[in-house]
Amino acid sequence: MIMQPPKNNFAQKPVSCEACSLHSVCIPNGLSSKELDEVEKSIDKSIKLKKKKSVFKAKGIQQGIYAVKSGAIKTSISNSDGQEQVLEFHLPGDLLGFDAFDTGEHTCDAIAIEDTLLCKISMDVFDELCGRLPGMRKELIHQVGKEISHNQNQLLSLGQQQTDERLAVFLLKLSNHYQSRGFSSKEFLLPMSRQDLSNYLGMAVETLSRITSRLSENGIIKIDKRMVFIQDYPQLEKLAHSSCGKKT
Amino acid sequence: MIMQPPKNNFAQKPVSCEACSLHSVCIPNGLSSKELDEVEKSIDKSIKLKKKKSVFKAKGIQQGIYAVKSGAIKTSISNSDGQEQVLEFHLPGDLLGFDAFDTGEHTCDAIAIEDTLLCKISMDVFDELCGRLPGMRKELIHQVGKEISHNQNQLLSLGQQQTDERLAVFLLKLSNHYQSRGFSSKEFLLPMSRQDLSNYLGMAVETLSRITSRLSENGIIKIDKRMVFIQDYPQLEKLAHSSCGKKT
DNA sequence: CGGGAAATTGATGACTTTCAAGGTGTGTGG
DNA sequence: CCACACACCTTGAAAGTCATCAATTTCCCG
Repeated sequence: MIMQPPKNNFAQKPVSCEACSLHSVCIPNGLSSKELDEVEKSIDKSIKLKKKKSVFKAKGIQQGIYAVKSGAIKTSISNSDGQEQVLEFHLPGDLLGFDAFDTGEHTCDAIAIEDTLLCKISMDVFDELCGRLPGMRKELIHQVGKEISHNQNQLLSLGQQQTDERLAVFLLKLSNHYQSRGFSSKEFLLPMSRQDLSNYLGMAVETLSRITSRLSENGIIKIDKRMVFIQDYPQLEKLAHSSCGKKT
Repeated sequence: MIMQPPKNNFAQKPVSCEACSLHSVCIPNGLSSKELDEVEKSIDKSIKLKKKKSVFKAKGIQQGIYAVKSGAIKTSISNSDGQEQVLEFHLPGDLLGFDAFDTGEHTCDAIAIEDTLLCKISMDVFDELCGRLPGMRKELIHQVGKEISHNQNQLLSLGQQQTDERLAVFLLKLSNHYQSRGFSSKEFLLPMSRQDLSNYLGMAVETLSRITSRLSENGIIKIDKRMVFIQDYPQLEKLAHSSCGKKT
């Protein structure tokens, strides 16, 4: 019996932060019970978004910080030529909204790629709490650091790795993510389309398709629609750290 | 008479934050005089680094946040295969050290690429001030946001643009940077080697060399060693927003 | 001033994109 | 509930971009 993330709890009712299964990876982590009580009062837990609906758009005024409860959000940035880059897929337990910290306006778009439940804490409250609660400040710093170091790794991947290495790294990252949340690390569902994934990985859709086919032929993974089975984990790791990378 | 950044003020004596020419782009920005007095007491202004010396290394415990006063710092990340990606060039007025926010350990290396003067504020003091001074918190958020949105733009560049577009974007960014600090936007010195720049831009050194040569032939820029003259600004902008970008 | 690093240039080939076509799944409206 | 339209995905062939290898040239540090 393989644990899989819930496919659709879109109709579920909000629970307290303390009871929330994502407690340990979300803002409440590191807050005392008493602190958490305060924070909780200021969280809007009832944001429901249908697939393809927008959470926020670039240039939009920042309303607050969002946490993904279920579903998935895609963030992406575009330039004036319409070139678009998918920045991140935010899965349950991930936060988003930090991109507006520079100017108060968002720099990227955030769109639900599945029916999604979000929690939201307003910036005003957030800031006030950061001033008053050391644990909140610590958590802010931690979360922002996660985003920064993730982006750094993504830069390394896009700047220095081959396409197949990039996919391998991505699959391993997703595998770890699911494992750390109590789901199977060998079998999981891709929450995004090939379009979105290929863009995220900085390659053409066709290239992504060819790579998945090749990995299947080699028995490293099996892939059926959006379902991924990692069959040869060591080999996938080897690919991710391929020695075929460009030399400096 | 073209304004140029000072080549070497390595021997200069520390000045007060209020008198510092980088005041408005650094942490003191947004702090009241009174707040600034407090912050200033906790800043170490006498860090001198010779070229090639390290500010911090990946896995190293975070000591604090650094501000570049003069010179330049290169941050880079490496994976287990020795693949390396230059993340950013930190010029006077830029802050660094946020990469350790996730775990308290740095995720990247920071190395001086010129003789460099740094200011440093310890994390403890920084955190304490963030709790007490709203302006400090605001500045933290602002600076971290700058880093995040910069990384996002870099991802867009590496993921979606051609090599020549990436160089054009970089030159324009550098041009803006110098202009905003009162220096010439048309003539400036590259603070980094071709190696470092090509790595930053995710291309081979030879590719970078070919592109600069081509831009020179086309009269868009003139380049002599590390000195860059932008001769046809509009054309460079056109290149940066080239319509030759990949389609989604 | 000399030796080695840094930068440029040329030739070749690999990797990836683009264009094109066909297959498969999905959602909606009748 | 089915059918059709459409979006998504895969595969093939050709072209292009960029990396690699190699050879110079230039520059910089000791």
